[in-house]
Amino acid sequence: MLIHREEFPDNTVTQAKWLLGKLVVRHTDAGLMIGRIVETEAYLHDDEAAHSFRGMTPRNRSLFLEKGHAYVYIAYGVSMMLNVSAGKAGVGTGVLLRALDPVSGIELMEKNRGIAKLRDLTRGPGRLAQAFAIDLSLQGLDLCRKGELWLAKDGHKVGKIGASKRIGITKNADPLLRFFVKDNPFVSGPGALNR
DNA sequence: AGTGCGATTGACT
DNA sequence: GTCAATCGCACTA
Repeated sequence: MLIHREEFPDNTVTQAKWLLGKLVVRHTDAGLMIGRIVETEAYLHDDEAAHSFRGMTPRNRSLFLEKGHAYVYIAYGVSMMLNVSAGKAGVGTGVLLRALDPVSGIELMEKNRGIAKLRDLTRGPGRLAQAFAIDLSLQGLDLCRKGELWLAKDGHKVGKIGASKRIGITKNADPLLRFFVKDNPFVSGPGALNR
């Protein structure tokens, strides 16, 4: 069921952990896809690694929206990244979704990715965005309303949560701001299996 | 107007 | 394990 905005934690780190186990629902003309979040990273408002660190720009403005909106950007000119904004309106902070456990619509994800290997469909931020047909047209979308893309919860129990340094960044790389569900095969990078 | 740099991925040794 | 492709965007002048 749909998640209301008041249910989102106010703190970005808390939200990054809280999003684990929640569902991403994507509705397109081609069909419905659902995935369970198993890996996230927190980007704080005073965080040198965050796109918002040097203030609002045309690219990062969605990060400054109230918690529960989509911030989409292109990494390395090729991969789409999906973030969930956090905190109050005007504060540039959010959570990057790094991996999903496919729940429904797997055939459509395979079509979008151009491959059929289940574990590679949504393991990694660029891959999950491609599988779910995430693009800049979803920029700033309210994820607390049913539409093309929204967030949902169910009765699922989340397993043990691990933490690590964030992946692929050089600035402010030390804090443990990456969170993942332990022993889930769809987690990218360190911690995917017993470690 | 020009430059440098990534919150990655996929191909290859 | 290593490494290059690739391009939008922020920054400098």
